[in-house]
Amino acid sequence: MPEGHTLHRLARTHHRRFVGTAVAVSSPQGRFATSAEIVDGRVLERAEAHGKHLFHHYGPDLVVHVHLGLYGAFGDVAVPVDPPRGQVRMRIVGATHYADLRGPITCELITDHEVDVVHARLGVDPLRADADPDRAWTRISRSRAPLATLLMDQTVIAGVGNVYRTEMLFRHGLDPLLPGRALARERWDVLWADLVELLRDGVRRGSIETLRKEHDPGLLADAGTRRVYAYRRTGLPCLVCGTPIAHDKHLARNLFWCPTCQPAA
DNA sequence: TGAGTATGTTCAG
DNA sequence: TGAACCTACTCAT
Repeated sequence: MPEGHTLHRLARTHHRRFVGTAVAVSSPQGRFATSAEIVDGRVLERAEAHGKHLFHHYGPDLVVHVHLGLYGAFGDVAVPVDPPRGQVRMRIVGATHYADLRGPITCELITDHEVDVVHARLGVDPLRADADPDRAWTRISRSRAPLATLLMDQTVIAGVGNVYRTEMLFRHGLDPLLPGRALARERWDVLWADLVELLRDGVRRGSIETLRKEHDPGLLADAGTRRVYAYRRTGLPCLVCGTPIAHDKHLARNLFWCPTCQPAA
């Protein structure tokens, strides 16, 4: 379930598992084989995430750049290693654990400059210490585009995907089609603070759970395993007001909202 | 066995 | 705007 929290959690895990020791890197599937040979046996110096991008720094101009796309995933298993199952693009083996990477949209060896280019293209990441919310506000407050578009625009805010977008808009009672420039500054400040908190919580849990405490108890019976308000709950009663959750396509992505809790202005 | 689905991104038309 | 792509899993036939 790769949104920003997933990548930051991976960076943290990989730091713990692999940083500071020599790792064995391979590509059982073959598509990353040439690059894997170059970093194989080197010491991983740093693991870092920006939005949905993950970087493994092995030294000057030796950075593995990973983007999971829609269904990429990393494993985290204790040694000894098993034979690879399925399509394993990259395998990293450390002293105690190994990680298999499957189905990424990107897995490539790049230079420090190319890393800079990726960083420069991305917007502020609420999970990074250097995040400056004013940069995102500048874009949003000047834009005619709807909030549904802006929140998922990786050049505005890096790391928010469809689940966080859906749930943020719900939690703040915002119409997904409200233009960015119609959002009051005070509401943005609250939204940003909540986003930081929600993403941090996602990193801790390893999953996205967005229900406020007061809505949690009834959830067990009602919302199934997914602890969210609107995402993929089309037609089910809103956990707050009972109105059926609405669904539409917005820029080729699924959009879910409660017409009562998130009324059009 | 095959269809359908997915939290993402890029490219062609 | 739609298709393509990377993969695994669920459900129907």
